[in-house]
Amino acid sequence: MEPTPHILVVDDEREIREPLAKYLVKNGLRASIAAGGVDARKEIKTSAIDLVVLDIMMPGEDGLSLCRHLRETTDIPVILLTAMAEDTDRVVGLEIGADDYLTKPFNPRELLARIKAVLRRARSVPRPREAMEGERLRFGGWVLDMNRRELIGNDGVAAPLSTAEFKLLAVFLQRPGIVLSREQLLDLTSGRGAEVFDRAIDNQVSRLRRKVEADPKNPVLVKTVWGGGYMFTAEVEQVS
Amino acid sequence: MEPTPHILVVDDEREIREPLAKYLVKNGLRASIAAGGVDARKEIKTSAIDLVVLDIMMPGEDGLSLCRHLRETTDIPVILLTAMAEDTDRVVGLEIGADDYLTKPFNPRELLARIKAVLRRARSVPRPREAMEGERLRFGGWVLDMNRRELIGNDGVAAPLSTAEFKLLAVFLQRPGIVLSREQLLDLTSGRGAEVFDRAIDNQVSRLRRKVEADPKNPVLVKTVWGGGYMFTAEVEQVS
DNA sequence: GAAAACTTGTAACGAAATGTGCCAGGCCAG
DNA sequence: CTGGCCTGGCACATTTCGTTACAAGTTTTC
Repeated sequence: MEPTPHILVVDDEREIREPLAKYLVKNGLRASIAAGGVDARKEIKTSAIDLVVLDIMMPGEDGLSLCRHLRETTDIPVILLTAMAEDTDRVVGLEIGADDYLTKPFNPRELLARIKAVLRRARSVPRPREAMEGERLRFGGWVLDMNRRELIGNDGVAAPLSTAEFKLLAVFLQRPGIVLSREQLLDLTSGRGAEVFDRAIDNQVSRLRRKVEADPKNPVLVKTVWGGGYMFTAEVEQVS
Repeated sequence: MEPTPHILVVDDEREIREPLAKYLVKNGLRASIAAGGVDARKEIKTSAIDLVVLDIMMPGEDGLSLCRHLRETTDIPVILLTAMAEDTDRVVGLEIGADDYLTKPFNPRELLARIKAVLRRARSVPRPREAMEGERLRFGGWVLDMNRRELIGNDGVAAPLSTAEFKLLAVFLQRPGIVLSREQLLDLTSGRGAEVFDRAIDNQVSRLRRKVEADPKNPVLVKTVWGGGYMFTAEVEQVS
C-alpha cells in the first residue's frame, strides 16, 4: 500500500554515491543520485523525493547551504554526512535543521536504520508540501483549487476530476515549462517507479487533455516532447 | 505562546541525571528526573512530559523495555543514552523507535541541540486538539456542536446524528485537508484496527454524506481519494 | 419484559477509475 | 524515402468505490 520511499543521495564522489544508492535499492528503497547542489535541486523539483542524504563537504554549493534551502522551502527530511567528528560541526548541522547526521566512514547498515527511523517519523506527519504551494492556480481558462480538489472553468462551473487526473494536473501546474519524463510523472503522481513499458501516464495525459484542452487533438496546455515526456506550457498564476 | 518544553531525564546514576537536569533548566527548558523505570512511568503518568532522555543501561527495568513501552502507548519522543559505541546497539535503538541516541560520554551542548531538533519535529506534528469540548465548528452550511453532539443546519434545524456518524464527522473536522486512510479512520473513530477488507468506513462515509452533502452524488465536503482514503475539503472555523 | 425503532457491521453487485495490451499512425535517423 | 521507435487512443481486465439489502446488536417505548 505504502509507496516505496525515494531517497536522493548527494555526494560529489562517485565512488560513494553510486554504491550507496545501489545498497539502498537492494534493501527495498528507491534511490536517485546527484553530484552536487545544482543536480540535487533539479532532482528534487522533478521527482518525489522523500529523504535526502547529503554530504556536507562538496565543491560548488556547500552542503549546509543546500540543507538550509531545503529546510526553508520544503519538509523533506535531511541526513547529513560529515567527514569530521567535531562536536561543533554536529551541533551546527542539527541546529541548521538536519534530521540526523553520520560521520564518515560509516556503516551502510546504520545509515539504512537511520533512514528508516527518520522516514517513520516523517510518514506520520501528513505532508503539506504541495498543497501549500498555492491555494488556487489559474491557467488557460481554468482555475484549479488545490484545497477543494476542484477544477473550475471560466464560467464558474466545476469540472469533476478524478484523483489521478487532479494529481497529474497539480504536478504540471507546479512545474510549468519543464519537461517531465514518464518516470518522473509516475513518481510524482503515484510515488512508484516505472515498470517496463509503462503506458499508464500516456493514458492519464490523454484523459486529462480530454477534459482541459479546448481541442484535445491539438493540445495547447500539455505538449508532448517526443522521446522526452510531457511539458505544461502555459502561464500559471496564483489567485487569491 | 509555546509553553516551555518539559524534559524527563531517566538515569540510575545521580551524578549524571542531576547535573544534566540542571543544565537543561539553565538553558531554558523544564526538567524532571527519574532513577529508574518505575519512577519514570509514574512521572509520565502524572506530568505532561514532552520528551524523555533515557539511559539504556539500567538495573531493574531495562531502558529498551521502557522505550518500547513509551512507543506503544504514547507519542512522547525518546532520546537514548548508550554507554557503548557498538553499531548494533545503535541500530537496535533506532529500530525500536527511539527518535535519536547519544553515546556516553557526550557533550551536553550536543544533547541540547538534539533535544531541540527532536522537539521541533514533534511540534510540527498536528496533535489532535484536546480542548475540543465545548466548541462549535462551522463548515459548509452546518455547525457541529461538540457538546450536544448535534448538527445544526443554517436554518437552525438540528439534524440527528448517530454516534458513529458524529465521531466520523468530528474526526474529519479536526483534520481538514488531510487524506485519511480507511485504517486511520477506523482507528480514530472506533479505536480498532482494520480487518481484512474492511468496508465499514465506506458505509459510514456514505451515510454521513447522505446527511451533510447537498448532493450526495457529487460530494463537496468529503472527497474520496482513489486508492488513498477520504479527505475533508472545506474551511472549518470555530464559532463562539 | 417484549416489541418496535434505530444503529452498525457484512455481503454483494454494479459503477467508476485506473492500468495494460494492442495497433495504427506520426516522427526521426540514416 | 524507409524502417524503426515512439505516441495516441481504443478496448478490455483489474482494482477500488458507492449503494443497497440484510442480519445482528442496541436502545427506546409501552
